[in-house]
Amino acid sequence: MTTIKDVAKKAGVAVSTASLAINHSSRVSKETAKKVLDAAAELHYQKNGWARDLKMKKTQIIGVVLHDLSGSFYAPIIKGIEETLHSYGYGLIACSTAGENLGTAERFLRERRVDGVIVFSADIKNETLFDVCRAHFPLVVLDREISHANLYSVTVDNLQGGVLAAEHLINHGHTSIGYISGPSNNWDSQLRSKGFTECLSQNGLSVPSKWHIKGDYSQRGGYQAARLLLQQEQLPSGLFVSNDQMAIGVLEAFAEAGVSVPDQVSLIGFDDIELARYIRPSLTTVKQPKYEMGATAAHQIIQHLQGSPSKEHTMLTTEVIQRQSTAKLD
Amino acid sequence: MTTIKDVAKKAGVAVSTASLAINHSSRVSKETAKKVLDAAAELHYQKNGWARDLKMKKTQIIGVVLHDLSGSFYAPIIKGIEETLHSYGYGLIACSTAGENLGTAERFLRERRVDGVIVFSADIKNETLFDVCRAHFPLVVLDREISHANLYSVTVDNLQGGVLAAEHLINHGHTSIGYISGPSNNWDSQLRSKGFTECLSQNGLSVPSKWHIKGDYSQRGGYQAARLLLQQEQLPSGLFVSNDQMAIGVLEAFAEAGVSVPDQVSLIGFDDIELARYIRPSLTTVKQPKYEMGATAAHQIIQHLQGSPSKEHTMLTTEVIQRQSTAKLD
DNA sequence: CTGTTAGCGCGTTCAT
DNA sequence: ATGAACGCGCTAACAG
Repeated sequence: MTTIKDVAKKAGVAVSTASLAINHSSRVSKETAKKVLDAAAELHYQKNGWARDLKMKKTQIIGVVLHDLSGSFYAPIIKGIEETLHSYGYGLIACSTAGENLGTAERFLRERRVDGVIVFSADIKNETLFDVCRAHFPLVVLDREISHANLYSVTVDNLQGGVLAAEHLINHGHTSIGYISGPSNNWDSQLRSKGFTECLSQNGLSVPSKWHIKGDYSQRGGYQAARLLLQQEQLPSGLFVSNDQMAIGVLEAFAEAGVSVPDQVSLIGFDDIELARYIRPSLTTVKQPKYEMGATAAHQIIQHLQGSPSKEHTMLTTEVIQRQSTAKLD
Repeated sequence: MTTIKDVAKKAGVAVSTASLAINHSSRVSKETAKKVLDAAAELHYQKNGWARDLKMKKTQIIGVVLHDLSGSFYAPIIKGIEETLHSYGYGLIACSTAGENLGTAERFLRERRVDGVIVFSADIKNETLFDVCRAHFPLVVLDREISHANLYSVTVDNLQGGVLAAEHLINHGHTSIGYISGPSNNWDSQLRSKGFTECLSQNGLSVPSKWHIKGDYSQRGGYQAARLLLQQEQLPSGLFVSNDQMAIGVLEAFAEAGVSVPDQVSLIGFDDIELARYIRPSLTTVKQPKYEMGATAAHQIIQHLQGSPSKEHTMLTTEVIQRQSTAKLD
């Protein structure tokens, strides 16, 4: 390991001078600077980030903790975070919590390797968050309602999303309505349910229990839920599936069973993942503003870092993206 | 910022004792350990990773530099890397080079914030790689042929992949063959072309220039290339599109023009991205072993770190995944 | 079992 | 314009 000491020696100057030269300070003469830079190049000198960070107490890097680095759902969120951070001169590094592997993520949160962290993973418990958040170390949590000092949160109005799904089916003339819900211990899922069923009942409608199946947010779960639905004597004409991943499984099961979407049943999903556009029939869905979520989170981190106050909680709205999988009932 | 010093003072012990206690050394008595841990909890003490790394000269973390953190193409690769690293007790952090934003990536490479780096991004130039690779800092480059001390590479046999694509079309009875190639300055793309055209000519076939369109590996580029193809009087019966992203664009353009796949033209792509299974018609394609690429890269890094030698270059093979977009010509 | 001391590599006073 | 000395927070050698 060649250090700045070696460079200084080779250039025949003091360490401090070498440091100044390498960091392009104007306080050093052109000639000495050149000498130092040449020596550095010759010795293949590379700064030691650890030492630098320790001294400077900042990195200009924000950490992002995701459940799954490779999930397509996260893509637009990351993009939103990245572009925003970049515009402020910050970089981003990401790690995942998949596979019970909390090690790296917790080290991010606890050991202050970055200037702040954005968390989007249910694997990190609230207590952990409370435990690690400190002054001068901003934390933004996505998709979770939580309140604490130095802790910001960005959520999506899942309740309103559920309402939109119900309204969409109602406006398309559907009165026999089915529902494949998400995991009941899931916060998002509960709110989507609440919005959906309440809006239905305000319109004098409800989901009969034979048409209400519980799913697990996975594609496979959606497939299985649809199989259950298909065993009923009759199918609803409108169906809300509480996330797109499951909706894709439902579409598969329906295709296998020869049930035509949207002719026999109109299907509306939730999330608007990338696949929703490409699957056939393409999927009508309640869109989460993913890019915006990322951008908002990044803004909050930066504002905190720059000492300007910012709202502790931000809630974003959803909208329906009409595609092929829903149609008017005549 | 509360440091280990504060904890030691509060617990009434020396800093070193506090350190031992916090790191669960057996060399410290139960009582003192409890005193220290209690003090730490009370003061909300969190280790400072920067200082620790500086001292330990290692992090047990591997960095991954990707062109695009949110590209679905990378998903299985990351998974392969992650699972392998995890099995060795290493963690992973990732950053991207998208948007001309090399800052973070270069800092990873230069400033030794991690124990080793896996690079999968054409944005990082060879010279940079040569410049930053040093002893005890293993670098693995994916999808690039490169040779240097402390530098490992993992590639996919694109040449063979091109051959497979040609063979597939030939075996399905196609003799009028079109080709939408990738960017000509791209190394992968060149090899795919070479394998494809050479195999064709060995079978007495070739791609007439009217049916050879150059694309740019983007979906939009594929769409445009297909429009160009559609302007010809006649369409080939078999078409090789040199990546799936473009193939999806081609499928769109064909669907718009009422050209049926595979009845009128058989289409084979390259990569086997996730979407290939879901799009309709589903896409026959030459699969890159992405998970394996990631796993191999991770193994090489770890082996180097553990002092065991390993092959400097590994080349993986491709295979054809038959789906709906190609059919036998009768 | 515990305290003292040293130093990791860097950036930054404060002198000269 | 340049150099000597210091300290960031931590771990590890060596004493006691």
